[in-house]
Amino acid sequence: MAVNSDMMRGMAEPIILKLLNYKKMYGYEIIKVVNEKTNNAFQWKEGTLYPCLHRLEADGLIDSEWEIADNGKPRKYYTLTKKGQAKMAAKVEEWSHFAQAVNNLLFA
Amino acid sequence: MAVNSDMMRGMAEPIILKLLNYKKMYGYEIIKVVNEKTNNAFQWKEGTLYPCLHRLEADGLIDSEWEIADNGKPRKYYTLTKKGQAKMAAKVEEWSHFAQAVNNLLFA
DNA sequence: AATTATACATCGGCTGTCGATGTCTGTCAA
DNA sequence: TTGACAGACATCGACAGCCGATGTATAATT
Repeated sequence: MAVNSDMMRGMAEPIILKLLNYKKMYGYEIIKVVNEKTNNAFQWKEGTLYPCLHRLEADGLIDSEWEIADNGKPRKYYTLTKKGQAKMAAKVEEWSHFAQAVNNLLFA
Repeated sequence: MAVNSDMMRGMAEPIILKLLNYKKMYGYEIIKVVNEKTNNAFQWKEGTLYPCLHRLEADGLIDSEWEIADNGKPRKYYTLTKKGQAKMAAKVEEWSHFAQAVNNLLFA
């Protein structure tokens, strides 16, 4: 049931921003949550996620801070910035328009 | 209201196949129809469409034939093959799964 | 002692889209 | 009649995000 990766293009950003809007999360956790919530329709890998997180941070859309978890592992937690919130809203809106357009074409 | 081109990735194929499922069309016509039907949320250009049509034909998903239109201009009309019909159905199904997954994440 | 899971990271290759550019023909206004 | 525009085809290089492979380190499990 894995979805063609071409369709994924550009979706990592809005999805990450949306998840971080609820609570702070660390990278490895985001991967697990996304794959789980989509029933593995999405199969995110580190090579996809980490570069994206770094881009978002460089753009000032998210902030990061290191924490030591109960299991002793260091985790880099990400939080949404004000700028990131605005971007998230815009991206979700953009998805709505996009999906609407595609549905019009595919189910006319 | 143009949608970010990243999201477009991989959507040209299913959309073209779907349109050709209704009737044969020529390239320039497809561009106009798609842009019109999406209210310019999609803004397809020749550089996007023609290579895609050539890929689809090379893969045996569509056939082509030249015709001279009333206005004297030669047009290359495309039709869906049997193989293309199956691919179209699969792609539409894939879009449904994909959109479902994204909606689960963005509107949870 | 070896394997697995957690958790971070980078990098090259792939591939679809975009913008620019090109060609040819018919139409229509100046 | 000349020029501009629209219709209609096409190609090509640049760009950028995703994937797979690879790497490091530690804790827990077998």
